[in-house]
Amino acid sequence: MALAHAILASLLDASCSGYDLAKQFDSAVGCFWEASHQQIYRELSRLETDGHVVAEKVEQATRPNKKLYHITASGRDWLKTWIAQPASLSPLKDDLLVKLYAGHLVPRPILLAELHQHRQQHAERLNQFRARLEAHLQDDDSATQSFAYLAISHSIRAETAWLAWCDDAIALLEKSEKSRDQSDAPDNPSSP
Amino acid sequence: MALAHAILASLLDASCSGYDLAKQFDSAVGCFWEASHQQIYRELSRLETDGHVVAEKVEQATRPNKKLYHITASGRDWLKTWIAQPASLSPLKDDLLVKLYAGHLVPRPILLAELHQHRQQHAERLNQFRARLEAHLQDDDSATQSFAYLAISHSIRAETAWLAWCDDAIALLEKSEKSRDQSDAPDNPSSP
DNA sequence: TAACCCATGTAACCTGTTACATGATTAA
DNA sequence: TTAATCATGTAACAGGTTACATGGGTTA
Repeated sequence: MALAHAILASLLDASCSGYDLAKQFDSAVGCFWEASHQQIYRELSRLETDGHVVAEKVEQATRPNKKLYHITASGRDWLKTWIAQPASLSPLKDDLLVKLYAGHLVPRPILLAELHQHRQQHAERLNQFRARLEAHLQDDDSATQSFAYLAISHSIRAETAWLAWCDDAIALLEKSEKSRDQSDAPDNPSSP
Repeated sequence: MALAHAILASLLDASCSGYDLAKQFDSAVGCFWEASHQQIYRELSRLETDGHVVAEKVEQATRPNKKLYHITASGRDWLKTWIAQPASLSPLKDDLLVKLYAGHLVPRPILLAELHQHRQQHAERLNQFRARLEAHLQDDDSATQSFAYLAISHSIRAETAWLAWCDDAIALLEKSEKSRDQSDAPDNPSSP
């Protein structure tokens, strides 16, 4: 049920509307959790019925009205309890690696294009994460600062590692493609 | 629908029973995809009705009978089509980082215990992954070798990065705990 | 005037988890 | 004799995705 907890963690920093939360979990939590707006609205109404958040209606003149959600004492307690419970590792799931693993089935240029595209996406994510870290270090609350720093720094390291790996993978596939072009008996068009 | 594709990718190497697949997606695919046995049995029966795999009944004297699943030509084609379609990054989801981010809510020893425990789990996973890489490099099929190498090597890098990060995080939290013990006005028991 | 941003939701569907169910063989 | 391993499944539920729906204000 970590979506609920990620929402609560996000509301610790500042009260938000569902819309705010949906936009990449504004602020830092977006570095380690994602969810669609549908999921967030559903979860917020559950959290409200459970008393972990309260909604404040905000009427706006020029914009649609919105609901500002605030975390309650009960929400804090529930979050604390969850944090204190030991958990196992987050499940491994990565499409790109599955594709690459079976990559010998398809022509090399397709894989290379996919790797380039992923490299690009990781680079963008890395920039976002760096900006989020900056923003959080501006925060004058030294109690939360180093915790945020630790969490976001992992995300940054992970993206950096992705970029480096993409570069290596691209280099390897391009190299083997060239050497194949120069050879004279390529009877398997997708072998490295 | 990547579970189906991960199963097919796994069946490229060797035909398996549902039970075999469930045990960490025997062989390499387990480095980047996980699923419970219930999910796998459900998915295998769908793949069978779609004609992407065929089941061969194997009667065993001393063990329960089993079904060996083989990938079909249609399954291969379907896998190829999927690989060739551009995809976006796998979604970010990590409980531990959410916990750490809101870590100022709980006493430091709880976080430290959780970090130590995660470090241990990552170390175990790293060992498994290294063994899987070894096993795949023994494989004499040079066509699949470097693709497997690339995919698994990312998993190994990621686990290595986790270990290094855990060490840093533990060091930082332990250091700040010590300095707090020596100070004389710790009115916030969970601030670093 | 078309596209995008703000802002909230519903409904159907697919994916993943938890609990339940069975039953023989083998190693401690 | 207890627990683990092999081997397959069903059912109920929670989590996540896709599509649909609305409507005013702002920017190009």
